[in-house]
Amino acid sequence: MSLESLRQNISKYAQITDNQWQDFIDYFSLKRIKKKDFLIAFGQHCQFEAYILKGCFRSYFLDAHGKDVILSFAFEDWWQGDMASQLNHMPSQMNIQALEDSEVLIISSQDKELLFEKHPVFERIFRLMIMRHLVSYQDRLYKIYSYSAQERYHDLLLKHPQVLQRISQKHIANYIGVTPEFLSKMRKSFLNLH
Amino acid sequence: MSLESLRQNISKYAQITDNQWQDFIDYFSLKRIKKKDFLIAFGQHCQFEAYILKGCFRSYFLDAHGKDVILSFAFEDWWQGDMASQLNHMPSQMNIQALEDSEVLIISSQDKELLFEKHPVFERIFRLMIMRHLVSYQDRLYKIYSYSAQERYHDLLLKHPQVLQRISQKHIANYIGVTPEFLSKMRKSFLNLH
DNA sequence: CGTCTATTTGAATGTACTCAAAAGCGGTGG
DNA sequence: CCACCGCTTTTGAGTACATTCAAATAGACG
Repeated sequence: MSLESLRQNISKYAQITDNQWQDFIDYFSLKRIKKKDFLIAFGQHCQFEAYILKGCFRSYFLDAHGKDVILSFAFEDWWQGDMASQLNHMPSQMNIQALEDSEVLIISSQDKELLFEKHPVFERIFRLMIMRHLVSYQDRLYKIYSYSAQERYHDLLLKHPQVLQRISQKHIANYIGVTPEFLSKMRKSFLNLH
Repeated sequence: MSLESLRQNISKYAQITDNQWQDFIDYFSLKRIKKKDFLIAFGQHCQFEAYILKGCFRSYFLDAHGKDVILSFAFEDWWQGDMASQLNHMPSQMNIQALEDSEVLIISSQDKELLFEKHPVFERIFRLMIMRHLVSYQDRLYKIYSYSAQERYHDLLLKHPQVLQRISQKHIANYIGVTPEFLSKMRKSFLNLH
């Protein structure tokens, strides 16, 4: 991924001029994150949006018993950030961890506000991006309610084949909402049938 | 609820002038919806955002077996709309049904665009509103994964006591992701313990 | 008052979990 | 380069939470 892919990414939502693009990328800085390190960690007060150039991440909460609850995976050309933290100006309740050595472009929430003031078109772009994220959460919720564990697993593999290549079964199991043991058994019984 | 409550609702996100407010409400129209009728129905091509003055709604999908999957309830001073439909300019996959005789203020997606062009501050307001919705979906997802059915039920009653007064158990059961039969049994065993 | 829907109750069932142990795999250091 | 350690994945047995189906009861509405 490159700056050019970022430009294409945001241009899906609104046309921007070269001048606006220049102002846009001037606010971004590159950050490298090693595998297992955190882009955002629980309790931190770092508010920003990140565009993934290389690598992948998982964002998750910790539940009352200290277990992970994975909200999402993110790969190249996706965005990650802690909306709740940005909205409420609170320390993050969320962890975002690199699952591979990764590179991201970061814009702070403050700079984002400056950018929106200068070029309102970017407020539009981010509004539409957030809408897309919201729709994908609705879809996720719908599937948790109406799909069986088997169906959720196959849906994930169908829509995001790279997940199988790059994410451990433990994390996939967590994402679809089953134990690693049960995912293993599902995979076995699926193989026996095919 | 009144126009004044709508003004307060949006003023939480950004300051607006009297002039901007006037332009804003000029785009809205009042719509009355009888109990069990639909604000949005599957397959319709009506794209808008609705602010609830009076009454309540449930938004839901139909799954492969024709069963409801309730995504949200909405009461006075809340917003409802079909983001997926607005974003993709597609017929709605979602149903939004009035659970009481209701009144809403509606702005069409087209008028919303005109409004944003005239006063970019409203693009900001809607961006922040959508962020709040997104955060609430993240919260919902987190709880589906980490709370037991009992905990989800009590969390709902604690956060939204009016739900118990105004929504049938059948719909509450659907929302928290259990069968009506099981919710009935949970309630009984809870009473026996207290 | 009668009809239709919502809620309750019970019995049998199923899906997914817990716990425990073995097997596999990957990274690190000697 | 290989041996070891820690983590992931597999496997099995027993269990729990929630479901399905069926039937009875209660409640809402015309």
